Amino acid sequence: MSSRSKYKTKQREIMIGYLKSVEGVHITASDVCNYFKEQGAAIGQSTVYRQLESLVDEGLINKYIIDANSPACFEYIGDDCHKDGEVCYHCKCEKCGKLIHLKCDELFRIQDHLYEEHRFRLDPKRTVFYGVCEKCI
Amino acid sequence: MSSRSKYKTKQREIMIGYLKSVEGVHITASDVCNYFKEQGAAIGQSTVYRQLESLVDEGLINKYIIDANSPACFEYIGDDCHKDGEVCYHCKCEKCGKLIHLKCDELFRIQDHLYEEHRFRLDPKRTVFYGVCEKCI
DNA sequence: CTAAGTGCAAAATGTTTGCATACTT
DNA sequence: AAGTATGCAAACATTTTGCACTTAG
Repeated sequence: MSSRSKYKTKQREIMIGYLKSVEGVHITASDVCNYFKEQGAAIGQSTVYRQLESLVDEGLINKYIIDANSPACFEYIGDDCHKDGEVCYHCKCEKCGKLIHLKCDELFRIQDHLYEEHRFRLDPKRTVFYGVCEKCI
Repeated sequence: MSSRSKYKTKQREIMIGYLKSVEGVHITASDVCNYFKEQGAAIGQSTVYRQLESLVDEGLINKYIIDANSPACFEYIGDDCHKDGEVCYHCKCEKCGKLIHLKCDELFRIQDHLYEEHRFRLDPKRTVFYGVCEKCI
């Protein structure tokens, strides 16, 4: 259910390069598969899914579940986000799709709260706040 | 894609009764099916899905999409209670997959905070906190 | 050499759909 | 009678898994 890559493989590098190159755009697993095909590079879809999961775990990309029956979307987060191990929270606008990065003490507090009161260790990398942004309200 | 029931059928009434009787609990489509089976009343799962969709449309129940491959959850809202999205929050364990439902003031506060400080209107229906639960830590 | 990643095909999952039948109004 | 809901089974789409093979360290 949770994994991180340890080896640097060709497939992984291509995927990261691709995701970076379309920063800000939402990519599905099959988009990635198609990209590989266009490149002439064959790749198993299981590899795509497994790498995407790792990348989410590593905090390099975010995963968005839009609807039960649409494929999940992935989006490159950027390196600045996790400089010196700093975490940041992400808010996703349901209307315009904008991704907002927040480094906010108040939000860090909920991490403590969830642990203190509910014994739940929050994973900020995986967690996305959905809602409506300033412009779209 | 969007529908409302026009007829009052036996199945519909049973479903509403059931959902009401477990107010506050999260129910999946298959929970509903099982309930019908226990009652000795057979029911097609398509009916369950169709009625659930209608009920969501009518605003009688809420639908929560937790994860791409977990079943959607439904919850009776009630005719009265509607303190602006004061629904409940969801924590999902990345290891065992357990879903935890929280109605917690501290968490409601982040909703205010996000709005006051960041002009972001959080949608608790869509937002899921990912992390590790008590047992799996 | 060992641990990890890959690719294929098959399975699993949750949900939707086509269609004949039955029920509501 | 007309319009709507039901139930079944089959179809769907996405994601996961088992296993033999390959590759990175």
